[in-house]
Amino acid sequence: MKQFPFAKPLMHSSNHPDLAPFFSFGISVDCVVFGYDGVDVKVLVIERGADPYMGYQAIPGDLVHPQEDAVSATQRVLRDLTGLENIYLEQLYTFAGVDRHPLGRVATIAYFSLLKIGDYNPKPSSWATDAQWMPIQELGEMAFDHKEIFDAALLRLQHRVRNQPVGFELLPEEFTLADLQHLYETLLNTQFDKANFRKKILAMDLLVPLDKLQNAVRHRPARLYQFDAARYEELSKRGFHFEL
Amino acid sequence: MKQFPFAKPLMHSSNHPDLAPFFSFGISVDCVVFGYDGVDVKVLVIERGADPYMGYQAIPGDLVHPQEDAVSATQRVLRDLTGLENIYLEQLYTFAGVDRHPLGRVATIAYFSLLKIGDYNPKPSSWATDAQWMPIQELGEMAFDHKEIFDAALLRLQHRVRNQPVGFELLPEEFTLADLQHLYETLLNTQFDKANFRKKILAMDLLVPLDKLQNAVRHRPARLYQFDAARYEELSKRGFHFEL
DNA sequence: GTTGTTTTAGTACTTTAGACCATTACATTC
DNA sequence: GAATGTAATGGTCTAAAGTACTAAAACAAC
Repeated sequence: MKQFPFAKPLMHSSNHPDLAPFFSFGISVDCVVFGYDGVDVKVLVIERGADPYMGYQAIPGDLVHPQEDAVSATQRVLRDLTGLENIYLEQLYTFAGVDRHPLGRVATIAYFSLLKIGDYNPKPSSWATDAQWMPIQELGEMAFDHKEIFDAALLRLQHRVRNQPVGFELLPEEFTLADLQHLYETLLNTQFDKANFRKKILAMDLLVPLDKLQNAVRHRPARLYQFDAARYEELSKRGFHFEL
Repeated sequence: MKQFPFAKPLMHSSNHPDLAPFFSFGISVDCVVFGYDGVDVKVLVIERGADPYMGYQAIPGDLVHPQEDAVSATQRVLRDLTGLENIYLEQLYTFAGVDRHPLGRVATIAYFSLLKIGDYNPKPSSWATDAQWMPIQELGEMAFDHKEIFDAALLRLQHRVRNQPVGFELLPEEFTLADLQHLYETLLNTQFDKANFRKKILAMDLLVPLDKLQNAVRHRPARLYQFDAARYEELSKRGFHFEL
């Protein structure tokens, strides 16, 4: 009963022809990149220049190199695509269907990433020329199973943003409470009472009020705040749990 | 700048020698199987019979076959290991470090699974002879990065059990409220007030009280209940959210 | 009948969420 | 300098939920 090759004595695959067929997979990473421009939540998509799915929108990604781990591969893709490093990155789900890719057997590890859209460098590499920000409502059909991946990413983000202070990753360093509230409202597709939202957020003691105000607005300028990541770490250790 | 082979025109990997090195990965699945015997939360571990990590405990798993998707592979492992089908299964995380396995480059898709320990068939296949239930506190070192996988699975389970009614997957079909409470208490390492726990659970209207009582107890027998999965589906559609 | 535990039905207190209101502050525009 | 528009601030009130605790009735086993 030769059902579990992997549980049996091990040698390197290259010395073990029986195992060769098991080492024929490609692994890719795909990363759903979210941004927020003050009005819409957007996602970074590329347009495919070749078949299959020529002209379709796709989530940026690439094959993982043989000597590269998955997170590094994703960071590489993100760096080449956006010019940015050290942005929020979270593993989402691995899609490993048999026929999901015509190139061969490719399992993709999907990630999603949050970045400050203002930091985005539109042309850090030749590859990114056809990358563009799309409002998430306007996404249509996508290449491969990328729509499915996007849907999973959005669901995850909506959940994550309620339970961890990751919304700030999408805002500029300095933002007003109205900015924050509007982000949450568009992302979660709900409405919050302004006064209650203020109270709740400020009560968490995660924001440092700056001695700065909005400018170039034609009404009383709102105060600018900054997220205090160190403070959050502190509070987390003491059992604090971010909610809503 | 040939950095993104995958974004370029596609042909099958077997006709494209440049891509061959990218199709050299093995993919495995590993599944953390949880059970509950009325006292302890346990996990099903196998003892490795060969190097590396001979004698160490490991999480059951296997290489994914070239024509098999990951969920099917996991179900196959579980069937061979436990004799069971249709048990709760959730993808956990994919571990894709470069050197996590001496056999070659293997990425593992980790799952976790919940089953009614009484349904477990101890010897459905030759492979499972050295499988055993271990209380989760007694796990020591494990093979490969399996301890890390287990830790992630436990954290996920503790989270999942609070937000979705999956605890019932670990209990027999018919159980008492005290059984349920004790499961939650051991799993989450907390204590609940008995009266309040009853009220909260019953108020959800997810349990059907049976006309049956415990037997073979030397005190007043408790009523048996059954989880109503269909009812949960119903309520979920209407926006109900299980909590605690 | 005694024992041990479940079941059931409470009470009381505290906390949180949610809806709502009113006043003051202040840059811009007229 | 007044009007305008929105932010900031500090509330109130109510409903709902969580927490802690009490007490009595039910019932199998001994």
